[in-house]
Amino acid sequence: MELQRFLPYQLVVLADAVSRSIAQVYAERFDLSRDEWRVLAALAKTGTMKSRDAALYATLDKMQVSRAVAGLERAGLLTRTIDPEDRRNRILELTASGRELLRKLVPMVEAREAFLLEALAPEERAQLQSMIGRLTERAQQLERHG
Amino acid sequence: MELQRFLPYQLVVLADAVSRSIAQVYAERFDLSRDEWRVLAALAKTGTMKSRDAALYATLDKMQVSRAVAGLERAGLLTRTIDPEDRRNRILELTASGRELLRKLVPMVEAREAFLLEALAPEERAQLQSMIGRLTERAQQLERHG
DNA sequence: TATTGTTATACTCTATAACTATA
DNA sequence: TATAGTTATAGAGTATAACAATA
Repeated sequence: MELQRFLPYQLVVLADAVSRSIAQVYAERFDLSRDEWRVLAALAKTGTMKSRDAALYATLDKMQVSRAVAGLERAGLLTRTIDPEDRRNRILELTASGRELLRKLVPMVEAREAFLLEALAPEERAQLQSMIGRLTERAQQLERHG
Repeated sequence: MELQRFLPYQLVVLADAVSRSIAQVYAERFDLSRDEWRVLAALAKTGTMKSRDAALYATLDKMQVSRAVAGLERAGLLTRTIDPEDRRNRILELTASGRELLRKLVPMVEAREAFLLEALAPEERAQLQSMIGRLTERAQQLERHG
């Protein structure tokens, strides 16, 4: 057993370092928790989404979304309204201030992602995407079968 | 901004799934915390190491090592003695029971790693290693420069 | 009965720093 | 003064489950 060559360890060390470097932007500069940032990012494309879909899209559970949404609503970054078609659902929608925050934040995190990707040749980026997808699939299989 | 295509997000989702699948072994079956498992794994090769080196080798800080070592000592898995050459250091050493635990645990986590690696062709494994190394280096650069 | 979302609780982790001892 | 390690503390995050509203 050599910890340094153990893939799960290497992945965690990498993901932790990458996470911290992204958190420097959303946490330190914009005072968001990781889950709040993920919910905002989930909303970035369309500006609106049901809570349940935000959970699926951002790999969060319903409790994490509920708390993140409460924080984002308090900060005036989104609104939460009851879905008239199924009153159990909540429809989340970015406010002008939420969109404005994303306009500032997104380029900053994308610049960090671009800096990371400079470590890879273009064809390597596609290979990495593909490998991450396959590995994630298998890790989830392992998790499920205990 | 598309969260699903954002490399930091993909890496965290992958590392979390992989971590949980490995934790099922060391936490559920052997009642170890993540940091305890890392310290044990650091000791796996030689059986002995200074606390400070364990921290460097396992990417933990001195406080995490101190707590993990206290737990492992309580469980009888290692001993902690003062280094006669520099009495500030602690020398960690696996007990027979610690070695025995690793003899059972290591093949189980390695089997899980092998299952993950089946998702990749042999040449992809080498490419992934190389990419992880380069990305980790750059992520640490980002972290340091805020 | 099942699903969506909220709230409560206890537990664990984390970050920071103060502190001891040794050098 | 600097380093290795320990302890204290508060804050954040996590997991579980109970709960309310709706379907």
